[in-house]
Amino acid sequence: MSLKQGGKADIVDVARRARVSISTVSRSFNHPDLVNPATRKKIERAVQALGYIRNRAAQTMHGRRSGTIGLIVPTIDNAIFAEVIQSFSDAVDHAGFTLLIASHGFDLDREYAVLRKFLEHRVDGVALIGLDHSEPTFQLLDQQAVPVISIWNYEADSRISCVGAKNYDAGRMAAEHLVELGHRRIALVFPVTIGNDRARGRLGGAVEVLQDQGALPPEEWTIQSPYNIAEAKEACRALFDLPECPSAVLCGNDVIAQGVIYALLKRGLKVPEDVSVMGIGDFKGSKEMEPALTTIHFPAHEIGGLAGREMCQLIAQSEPPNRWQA
Amino acid sequence: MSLKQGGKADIVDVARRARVSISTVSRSFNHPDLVNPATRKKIERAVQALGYIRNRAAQTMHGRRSGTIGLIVPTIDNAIFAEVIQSFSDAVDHAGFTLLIASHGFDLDREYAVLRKFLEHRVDGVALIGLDHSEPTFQLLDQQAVPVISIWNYEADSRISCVGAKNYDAGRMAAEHLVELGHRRIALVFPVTIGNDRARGRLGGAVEVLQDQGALPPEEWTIQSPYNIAEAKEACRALFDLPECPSAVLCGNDVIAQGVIYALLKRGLKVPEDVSVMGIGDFKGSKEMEPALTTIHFPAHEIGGLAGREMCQLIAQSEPPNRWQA
DNA sequence: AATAGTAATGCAAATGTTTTCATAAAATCT
DNA sequence: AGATTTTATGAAAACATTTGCATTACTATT
Repeated sequence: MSLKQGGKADIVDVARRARVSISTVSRSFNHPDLVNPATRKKIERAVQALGYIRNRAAQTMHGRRSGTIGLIVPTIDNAIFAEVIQSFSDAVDHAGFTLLIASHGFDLDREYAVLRKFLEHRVDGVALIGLDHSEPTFQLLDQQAVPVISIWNYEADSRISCVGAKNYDAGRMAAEHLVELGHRRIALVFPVTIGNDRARGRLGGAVEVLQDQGALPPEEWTIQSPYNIAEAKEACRALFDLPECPSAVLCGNDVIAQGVIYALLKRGLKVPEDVSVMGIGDFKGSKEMEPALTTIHFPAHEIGGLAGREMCQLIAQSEPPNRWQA
Repeated sequence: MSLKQGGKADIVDVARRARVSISTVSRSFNHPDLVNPATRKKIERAVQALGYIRNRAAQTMHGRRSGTIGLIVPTIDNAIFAEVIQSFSDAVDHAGFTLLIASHGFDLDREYAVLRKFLEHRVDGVALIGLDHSEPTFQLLDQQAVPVISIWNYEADSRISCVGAKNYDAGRMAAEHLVELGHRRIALVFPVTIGNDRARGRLGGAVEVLQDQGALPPEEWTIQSPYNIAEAKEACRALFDLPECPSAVLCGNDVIAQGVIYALLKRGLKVPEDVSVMGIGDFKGSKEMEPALTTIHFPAHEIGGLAGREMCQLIAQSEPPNRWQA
C-alpha cells in the first residue's frame, strides 16, 4: 500500500481509497447527477484525505477544452491596456476560464511567436489588441480555426470579429473639438503608427479634419513619441521654445497628453490658458487631473468586459472539440 | 488516407507523411541532435505542410513540465502592479515559460480559489503578491510542493521565499523624511491593512517614527482610502477644510499621493508650499509629475524581473517531475 | 413471479505525447 | 574480413483522464 509521496495523488489513488472504480470518480466530477450521493460522499472524502487535484492536462488531452484563453497585448505596463486587461480577465474568469497573457512590445513577429506558443497550450480562444497583424498571424488563426477576437478597434469589414471603438472617429472628434474652440495652430503628438491601427486611425481622422480647415501643422509641430509619460514630456520640450508656439496640442492618447501637460507646467506655461491639451482615450485618473485634461472618452472597461463575454460565447458556439464532427 | 479536417494534425499524421515513426518525429523536436539531418528535413516539411502544432497538454501529461507559471495579483488595473507584472512577464517569457495570470481583488479566499485552478493546470510555479495569505493557501502550497515565490515584500523569516523590499523600512524612511523637513502636523492616508502586509508594514513604520516624535496624528487626520486616484481625491477633501490643517500628508502609495495632490490643487492650495505630500512606491510617471511628487522609490521593475528569474531558477532546482525520485 | 425499465457502476479503449529498450545499419578498428 | 562501436530508427509502455458499452442490482408493472 504505497501512498505516493509528494502529495501528488492520482485519480487512481482516489478510486482505490474510496473503493470505487476510476470511472466513477471521473463521473462524480463531470456528471455528478449520474452517481449515487453516498458514493459521491465517499469520493469526496478520499479527495480531501489525499489532497487530490484534478489534472487539466489529461482532460485537455482527451479532447475536451483546455479551459484557457490567451490574451496578447502590446504591453501590460501601461495605464491604457491595464484597464482593458483587468475587465477582460474578470469576464473570462467569471466564465471559469484561466487567462494566459503575454506582451509583445509592439513587435508583430513576437506576437506571432506568442500566438504559436498559446496554440501549443491549446487555448480555447485568443484575443488580440487591434486589427494590425502580420500575415502569418492571420493565416495561423485561419488554419487552426481557433476562436479569435480583436479588442480596441472597430471596423465593419475586418478579417476577424472585433470589439472596440472607431479610432478614426475619435481622432476626428478630438480635432473638431479643438477647431470649434477656435484653435488653428495645432500640434500633433502621436506614436509610431506602423503596426498600430489604433494610433493610425486616430491620426488619420485628426489630419483629415485639420486638412479641411487648412490647419495642417508644419513639420516641426508634428512630434513622434511612444506611449510613455517621461518620453512624451521630453519629446515635446523643444515644441514650446519655437518662435511660433502652437495654441493647442492634440495627443495620440492620454498618457502622452499627461506628459505634454507636465512639460508645459515645467516650462511655466498654463493649461489651458496658454496652451490647450487634448487627449484621446480615457484612462483611470485622467478626469481627476489638475489642471483637468480634456479627452475623448474611450470606454476601456466596457470594451474589455464586452470582449471577454463575446470571447466566451464564441468558444461556446465553436464546434465542440469532440470528434463527432469528423 | 484521411487528411483530418480542421487543420488539427497529429504527431501520427506527421510521422505518416514523413514516412518515419512517431518516435523519430518526437525526437526530432526534443533531441534534434539524435536524428539524421535529412530525416529532420523531411519531418520539417511534413510539419509545414500539415500545419502541425505540438500539443503541450500531452507533454505535460507525460510528466514533463507544463511550461507555465501562475501569477496571482490583487489587481491588474493599477499602475502599482502593472509595472511588476510586465517585468515579471518579460523575465519568465525569456525563459520560455507561459504566464497564467489572475487577480483576486484583495480577497484572500478568491486567491485560494485561483491557486487551486492554477494547480489543476499544473503550473510549474506560482508567484503571489505579498506575504499575507490564508492558511488554506499556505497549506495547499506546502502539500503540493510547488515552487512558490512572493513578490513585493521582504521579510527574513517568511514562510515562503520572497523578493521585494522592506515596506516597514519604507514607511519609516518616509516619515523620517517629513520629520527632518520640520513637519510635526502630519496626516496619514492609507488603504485597509487587513490582508495587505505591504500597506501594514509601511503604516507600521511610519507610525513608529511619528510616535517617537510625539507627532501621532489625531483621529481626523488618519484617512482610509483604496489605491485609486479618484477615491483618494474624494477621501481627503474634508481634510483640508479642518480648522487645523496638516502641514504634510504621508500616503500609503503614489496613487493615493496623486489623488491627494489633485485634491489640494483643486482646493487652491499649493504643493509643496502650503502642504507637503509624500508618497511611497514609485510608479512610472511619479517623478514626471508637476508639481513633483516626493516619494520613496520602490524599484518595481527590478523586483519583478528579479522575481521572474528567481522563479525560473526555483523551478529548475525543484526535483524534476520524472519519477526517478520516487 | 416473471418482465421491463432504470439507476449505478465497472471495463477497456482512446487521447497525443515521451522515453526506454531493442534492433538494424553504417562506420571504425584490428 | 571480422569484431566492435556508433548512429539512426522503430515498437511499445507509460502518463491521467474521459466515455461508450456492458453489466449488475434494484424498482415498478403486469
